[in-house]
Amino acid sequence: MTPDLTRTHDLVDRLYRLNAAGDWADTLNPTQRMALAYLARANRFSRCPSHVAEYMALTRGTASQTLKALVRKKLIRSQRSSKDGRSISYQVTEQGLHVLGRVSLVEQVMQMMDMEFIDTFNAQLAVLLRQALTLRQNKTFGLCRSCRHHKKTDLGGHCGLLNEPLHAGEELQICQEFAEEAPGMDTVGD
Amino acid sequence: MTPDLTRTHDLVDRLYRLNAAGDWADTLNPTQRMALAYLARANRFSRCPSHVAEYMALTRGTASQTLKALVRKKLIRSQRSSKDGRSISYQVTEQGLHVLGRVSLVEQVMQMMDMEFIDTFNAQLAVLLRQALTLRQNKTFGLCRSCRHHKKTDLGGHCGLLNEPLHAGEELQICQEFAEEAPGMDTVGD
DNA sequence: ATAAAGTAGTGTCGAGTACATACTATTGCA
DNA sequence: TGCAATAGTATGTACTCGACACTACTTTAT
Repeated sequence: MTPDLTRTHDLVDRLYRLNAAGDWADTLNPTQRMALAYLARANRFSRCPSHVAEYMALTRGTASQTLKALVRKKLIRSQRSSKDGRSISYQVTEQGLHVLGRVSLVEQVMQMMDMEFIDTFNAQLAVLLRQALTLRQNKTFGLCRSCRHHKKTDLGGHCGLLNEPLHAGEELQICQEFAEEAPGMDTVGD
Repeated sequence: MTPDLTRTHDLVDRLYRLNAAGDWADTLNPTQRMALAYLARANRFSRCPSHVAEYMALTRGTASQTLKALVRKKLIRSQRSSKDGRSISYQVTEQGLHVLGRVSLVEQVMQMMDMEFIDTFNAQLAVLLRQALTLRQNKTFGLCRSCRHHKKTDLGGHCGLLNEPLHAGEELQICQEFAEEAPGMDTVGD
């Protein structure tokens, strides 16, 4: 393996771990914090344990346990689906939103960078993540707005796949069903 | 928090986790694999539990346990220091080197990129990591060769800090005592 | 020199967590 | 109706954390 590629791997690992080491505040762990953050940004079709598992590359069992831990801590609430008797959806509570207010180390560091750096770096990360997701045959997730099934209407929009109207603001949330507008775009949902 | 900065955090998390999810092969876990990889690249002054803990942003207890697990799996060997009765150093075994041969997901993805992308991306990651390490007041680690204390001699080199001669090849290993040549450089050890 | 105080390196322990696996319940389709 | 696929969960093993304990070295004060 070329040293440069190993170096990328090493740098990503170190940056993640350094960032995650600061996550143990507030009686949360890095996994729980990320799951909470995901739920806060996901639309109502994308807040089930299996979606969290897919997004975070966890097993469904771990996702299930993680969400139960968040419920115990009163940071999210569960709600059974009326349409599918197997399905459970979660929503973030006020307390949960409050915990998410904390500024992470990565965010602190990015604040020091100029706009151009941020843009190009995010774009590069997105390219790599997209390739990795494709290799592993994972779903990409992405914003409703830039999805193939999104149709703009007078009131917020409409999802052509689920055939559901969208409420105001929902087009800016993450959807688990996200599909690219045109094949071959190099973004990850945004 | 600006969405762009949160997005960076999210992308780093997802890339790490996707990569780490593939690490559970070979009866190793992501932490153990990274510790093993570190030991394989660290010089003989930098292979103690506390150094692993610092490099990986783990607690010392976890580093201790992780190394013991690697010893049980016969991927590393321990050796007490003759100079310091408290200190223990580890070295990677043949089996350990063999396990490290596996190509990670990140490495696979980076292989698809051109040289320029790899260089600039690594450089950007290094800038961010360096800032993060500074903020957390962690050591930066880095290659002996580009260290302030490194002195080139006829045979391999010499470390001015530890006042020890260096064997051939050691100047390309990671040192826990690494200090930048001139303050303000934007690399992380190389 | 010797003792006392402080620091550093490592290890141990209990609680909570991540994995793999196996299981139940529900759904959708032939 | 029957049967495979899907959603979620329980369990056992191994692991990570924080807190604490222990030993070895270093510094400072007798």
